[in-house]
Amino acid sequence: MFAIDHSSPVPLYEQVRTQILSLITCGVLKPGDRLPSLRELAGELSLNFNTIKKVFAQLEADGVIVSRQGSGFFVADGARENRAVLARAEDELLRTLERARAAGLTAERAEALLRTVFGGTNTEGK
Amino acid sequence: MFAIDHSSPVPLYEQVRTQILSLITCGVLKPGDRLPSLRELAGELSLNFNTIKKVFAQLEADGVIVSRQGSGFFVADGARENRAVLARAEDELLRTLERARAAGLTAERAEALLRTVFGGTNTEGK
Amino acid sequence: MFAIDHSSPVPLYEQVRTQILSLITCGVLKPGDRLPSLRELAGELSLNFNTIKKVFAQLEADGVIVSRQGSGFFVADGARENRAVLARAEDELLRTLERARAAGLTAERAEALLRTVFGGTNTEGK
Amino acid sequence: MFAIDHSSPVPLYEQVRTQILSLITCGVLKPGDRLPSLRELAGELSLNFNTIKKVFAQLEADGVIVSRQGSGFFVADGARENRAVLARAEDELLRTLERARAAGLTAERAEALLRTVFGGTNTEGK
DNA sequence: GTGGTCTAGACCACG
DNA sequence: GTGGTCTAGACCACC
Repeated sequence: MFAIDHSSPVPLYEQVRTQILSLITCGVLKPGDRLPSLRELAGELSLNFNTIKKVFAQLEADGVIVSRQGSGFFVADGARENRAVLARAEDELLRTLERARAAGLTAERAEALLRTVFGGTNTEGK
Repeated sequence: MFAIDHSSPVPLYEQVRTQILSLITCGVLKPGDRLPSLRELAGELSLNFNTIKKVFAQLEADGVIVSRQGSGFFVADGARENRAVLARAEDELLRTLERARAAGLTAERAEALLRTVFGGTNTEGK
Repeated sequence: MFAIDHSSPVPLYEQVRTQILSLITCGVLKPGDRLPSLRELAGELSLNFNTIKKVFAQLEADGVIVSRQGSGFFVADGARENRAVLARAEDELLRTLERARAAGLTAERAEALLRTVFGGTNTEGK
Repeated sequence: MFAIDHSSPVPLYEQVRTQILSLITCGVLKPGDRLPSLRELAGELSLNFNTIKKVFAQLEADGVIVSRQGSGFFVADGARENRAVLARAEDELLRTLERARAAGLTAERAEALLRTVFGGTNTEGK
């Protein structure tokens, strides 16, 4: 279900957060669905309880999930349509693109990377 | 000459490094040109001396600039063709793209952002 | 009859307890009246049996209701005059007010909110 | 500078957060000012590093302060005018007021509490 | 069982 | 020195 890379420079809690967000935006997790418990997920991923807690706390602050004392975390209503996280992600992408261009990245190479990430839906197929 | 963003998650030394490389790939700085002194640049950018020192040390390790004892740093021959940096920039872009996709970014929107950054010069010539 | 908010930071048992007390202080439930059974109420509110059990246990400890083995819970004599709960509610209000003031809430705005909740019946008669 | 109550039901990080917010809204801490370092504050208050870290992380998420790697935390521009935290505080106050009223709190008593928190600026003095 | 708070201490990256 | 991440484990409140 999750692929955690301990040798990556990306913080573990970022990796988990990204993958949970992905499951929600892809529709695998739907509003109202219950997420695995903190301790459960921590055990499965061999991560610390607090690391998972941090992930869930951030997702809750973003309004993507809600906690219910004693029963668990649940996907929030309208989680998929949540614009706050998308807006932040776009902003970050923009700044990264600008830095990459400054470093000498060409438009062609950038598009190639984009296709890598977004799968086979390339611009030539249309 | 430089735009430093203190609130960015990108390390200051990375921002400076990227922008110096940009000046080289754009041809503003040519092989043999002398770069400003460490203290000069640190003063202009209101950054710590050690931060600039780190930048120059990395650029020298990458073979992009060379130091000459007592006279300063100079752009190395063949600096424009150096690809070490580009690889790192691409890696960062990839990770950011993955996070943005997880947050719900569509391929279309991503392309739009890409065109924004790289100007109207899209690969189809339109 | 009851409005339960799962996303509230207020414990579910507190919400139920508060609303039962409200019904008593408002006179809807009078001394001697029988309350719904534990399982009945738990079913109606879609809450856990234990949650309701805890509510009734506290209300009984506060002297607001009394249990009669085999026949259920009944509103106690003099329940309306019981002040144990009020004290707790006031304490919570105080802490919330302090936090709101720290966040920049002005006295005027606080009064406006107060009037919103308590209707137009302001102390000055206006 | 800070008064921490270990026996209070209010989480320590909430107490610290409230008091820092208070210092900002009162103008003691102004935009651009540097806050004490995490370890410094933790030492002064005899609290754990992580507890303070949590406080600062929340304040940063709220846009009230910004972190600069290696140099510390600083009060953000426009921190005093930040509406997100105020809006959240007002919302919480409203819900607490409603619950208090349901528990039997009178308007007069509520106003008395309000005056307690907001000091001598009572409604009769004007 | 669930989430929530707090401590203690190690280790890394940045300035 | 600074902030940032992660682990380990204790203890509490809620359902």
